[in-house]
Amino acid sequence: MNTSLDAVFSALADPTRRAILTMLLEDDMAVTDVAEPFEMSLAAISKHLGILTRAGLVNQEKRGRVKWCKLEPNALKETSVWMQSFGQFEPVNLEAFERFLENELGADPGPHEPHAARP
Amino acid sequence: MNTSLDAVFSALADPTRRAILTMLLEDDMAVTDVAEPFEMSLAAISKHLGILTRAGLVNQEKRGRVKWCKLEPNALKETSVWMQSFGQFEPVNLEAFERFLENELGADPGPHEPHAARP
DNA sequence: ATCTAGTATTATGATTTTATTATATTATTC
DNA sequence: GAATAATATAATAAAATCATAATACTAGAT
Repeated sequence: MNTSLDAVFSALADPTRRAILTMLLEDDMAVTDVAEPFEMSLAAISKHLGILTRAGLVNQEKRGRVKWCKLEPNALKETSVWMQSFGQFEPVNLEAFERFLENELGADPGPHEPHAARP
Repeated sequence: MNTSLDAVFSALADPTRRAILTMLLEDDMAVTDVAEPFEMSLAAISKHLGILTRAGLVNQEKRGRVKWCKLEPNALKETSVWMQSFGQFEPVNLEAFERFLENELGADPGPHEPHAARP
């Protein structure tokens, strides 16, 4: 309940974690499935999910031996209140957001564009 | 111009930096004046301001020997677009924000409540 | 009961962040 | 021009973060 700004903002500060949130935007997923598209180890992804969960951004529910991860959409409300104080934002149009997501997915170590290893 | 989400979110993840932004919400300030209410060294605050500036959240303009810091309200626009995708936020009412600010100022190592040194 | 899939935890190491003190730079003031 | 005010930078140290590999735990399958 007590979404601390510290926790939320630092959770959002990592591109891998933002990519995870973007994936969860489409559908709920098991930990293994979240990890699959990334180059990182599963352990790393599990920890990222822990951070997102502790920040209140994600909800994890264990069913059988698989843990389902889903977005907690209300979590960003409080944070959004804080942010809006620093500017007069017009209501957001979805088109701008779509363009933005494409950008984000291209730049991140995200699911759809596994980047080549560097020398 | 290129406000990177990484930079913006990690800038916002620090309570000292959020307190600085809150101070600048009231008025533009010189670096020394920003530092004054904090327990931290001026050098530390100078670096925090550098981080906020590199994230595009603050604008620093040198006039004479004093560097004036002011908010860059547009900087959070892009970030806000990203955030709004994860929830349906009603338009924010200022009352909620005021309550929130009080809370934030009480909890932070902020200007109005210098905390006692611990043993 | 044993094997395996799904996930978490521990130990470890590299990198980054945050703060401090000391020093340097630049612009005023006397 | 010397002293001082406003700020930045460098060197350094402690703490936090991020990733890995290895191990452990738990639930389902055989």
